[in-house]
Amino acid sequence: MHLAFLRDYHEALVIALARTVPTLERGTVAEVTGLTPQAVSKVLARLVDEGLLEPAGVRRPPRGKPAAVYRLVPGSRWAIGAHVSRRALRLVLADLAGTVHASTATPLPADFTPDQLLDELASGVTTMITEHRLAAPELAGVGIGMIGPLDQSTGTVRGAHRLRHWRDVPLAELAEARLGLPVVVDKDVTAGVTAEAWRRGTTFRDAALVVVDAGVGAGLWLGGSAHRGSHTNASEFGHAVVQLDGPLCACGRHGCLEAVHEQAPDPAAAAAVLATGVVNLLQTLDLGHIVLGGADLLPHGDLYREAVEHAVRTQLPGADWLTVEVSLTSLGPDVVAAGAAMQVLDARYGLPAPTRPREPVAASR
Amino acid sequence: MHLAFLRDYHEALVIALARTVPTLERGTVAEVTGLTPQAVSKVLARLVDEGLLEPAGVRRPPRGKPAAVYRLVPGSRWAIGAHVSRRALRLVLADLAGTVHASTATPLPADFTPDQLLDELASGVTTMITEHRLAAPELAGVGIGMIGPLDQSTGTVRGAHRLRHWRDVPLAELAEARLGLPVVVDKDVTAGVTAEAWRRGTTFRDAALVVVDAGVGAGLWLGGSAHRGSHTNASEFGHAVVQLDGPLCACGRHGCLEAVHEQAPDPAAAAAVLATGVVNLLQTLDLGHIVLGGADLLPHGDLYREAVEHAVRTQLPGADWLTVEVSLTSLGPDVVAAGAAMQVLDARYGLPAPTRPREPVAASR
DNA sequence: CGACTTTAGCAACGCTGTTGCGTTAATACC
DNA sequence: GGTATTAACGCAACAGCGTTGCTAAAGTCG
Repeated sequence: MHLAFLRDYHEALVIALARTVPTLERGTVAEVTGLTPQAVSKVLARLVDEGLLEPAGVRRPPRGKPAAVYRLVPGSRWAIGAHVSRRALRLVLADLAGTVHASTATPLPADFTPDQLLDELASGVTTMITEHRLAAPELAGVGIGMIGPLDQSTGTVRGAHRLRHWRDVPLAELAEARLGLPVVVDKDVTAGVTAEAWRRGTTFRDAALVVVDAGVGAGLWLGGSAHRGSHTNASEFGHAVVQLDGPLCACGRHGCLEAVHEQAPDPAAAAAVLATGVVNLLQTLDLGHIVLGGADLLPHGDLYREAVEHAVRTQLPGADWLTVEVSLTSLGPDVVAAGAAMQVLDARYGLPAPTRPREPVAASR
Repeated sequence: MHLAFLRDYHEALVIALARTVPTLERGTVAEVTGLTPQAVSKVLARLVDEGLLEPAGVRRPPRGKPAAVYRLVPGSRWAIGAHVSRRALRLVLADLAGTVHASTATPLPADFTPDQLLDELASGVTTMITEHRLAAPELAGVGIGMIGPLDQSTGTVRGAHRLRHWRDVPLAELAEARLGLPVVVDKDVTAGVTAEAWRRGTTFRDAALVVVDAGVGAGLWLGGSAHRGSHTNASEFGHAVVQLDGPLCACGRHGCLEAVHEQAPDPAAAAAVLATGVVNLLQTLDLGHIVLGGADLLPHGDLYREAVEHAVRTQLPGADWLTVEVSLTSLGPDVVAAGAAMQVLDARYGLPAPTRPREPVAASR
């Protein structure tokens, strides 16, 4: 970890702040980051130089010299996000502020192959690039939110559920070669929760995006970053058992949340089941935010939201201090694709993680 | 975040490494940390100066100049850990390597008050200090693993379960005043998982310590640090519902893991219930390690371990790559107290977290 | 117009890790 | 036994980060 880490870290800190507040100035940034105003001046100058920030006039205090005001230039950087579901490919164009500027959806062939996906992806991305006149430096890359299981660190799909042609496919590598752009791959729901986090800022520290879309999953955002687990296999929340002697699930267990939810007689009952699952999640993880989404949930969005809110009020014991904010995703069907795009931006302009020690080397003798 | 952050971070990195390998030398540290050998020399010199490391001879390579070898001085720093349960106070003395050097247990009065606990704590700590001749600089402080709910950041107990005299007690503050030492307070199971993490090193990235002790809880270690949630209320894993129409639990819900576990006809059935709960946790969080502990589990330790291992093999779908290591805690009944001690050491000698932005200030106008 | 307040910015500085290069202590070769 | 080779060490100069000290600028207030 060099000195450059400090520089990048502080730049990322300012960018993160600029995403969540309309305008910035030296004094407030210094207060929030703990840096001295002088250091903030240098950081702001560097960011203006890179085109990420721009001056936005001055604020005139009751007395004293006017303060220089800055704001983010959302259009200075872009990323394209893709959501690969079993039925369709959805593409969005997102800017540095996390705003979605374009969104397309194209159907995919049943049981599509990697090549079929790459063809569709390449044509969609090319169209988007030409339509919006994106050039290399502003376009940070392409993110893909994909059906798991997969290995996020290498971008390899281990074997997407119910897709036969996807055993150990190095998707990130293939897409990079095809598109000539940096590509990151992640599980759909994990990408989705990144979109929520990127847009909401630092108050969104521990949260889940609960998705119902031909299955139930929960993308997790814990301690201020995406939680993927030891094998990028976290978020299989739908396969937690809520009824020990319940109906057989496709996964082989009995009474998985997903199976019980699916067999509920009506949407209200289904919502109640899901709500209980959400309270389980809260008991285990103590989240501050629950965001709901997914193609099979949003049509009954308010019903689900109210069921979860009700369960949180009645099933979570005691505690006025145990506040949980329940909401529907503001990005609708674009969450996953938008989140994939924001993961690209996050990798480049988000808070860098300090180097952690690698596998300890065996003791020398 | 100053330059001092880098210094502390790299020192902590080396200490963390020194905990997990018997000996260190410049070259290997450089490789693991990514620093240049020259920088490592400076770090090692500082640590030797502080007494945390000591030279341990030389390694003679096949050819060339012998390499200087260093090792941790475990006895250079100490911390005392306390485990407050409903029945007893357990104290341990732990060194920098995470080794427990002394352990005592004293019963606590039924429904004890804060004052009663502080009396017992003060006398126990004083005894331990005099018996082991600990002085201020080596003794880093006292950690307390406590029944929740509580607020870890301020060390305030919000209202310990089934203890009537514990509403909004600033335990850390009171204990600091009483003992004249730094005090950190955390939930029992979260402290416990810290002990496991501190002893196992960096391969222990995503894990849970599942505890059965008059209730079921799971201390979580996610992404290399303790997961406490938005209100220090994570780990209430025992109150996740596994049987929607199950027996009424003390918490008011039906079919909580804890209630179903408790009503199991025999230990084997109880272990099977817990095992299913553990698989739920794995599905949701994708952990690499499950550690089992607690006064009501360890008497049937192997039974529980085998039940969990069996459930992991049979209920977790597919996947040779989805490896989970299941084990019993090597610290036995001392886990929580030892973990509390290690949280003190971790606060002082563990990896510091970079400053995160505070609550964004409202936009200036 | 001068005192005061608030913000901005130049310049020197301290401390971090890095780079360059010479030194040291061992083995291998002739 | 002398010389080359190897591997590790360490001094000294350096680059770049944020900090400190101080001066300047641009307003309001009396």
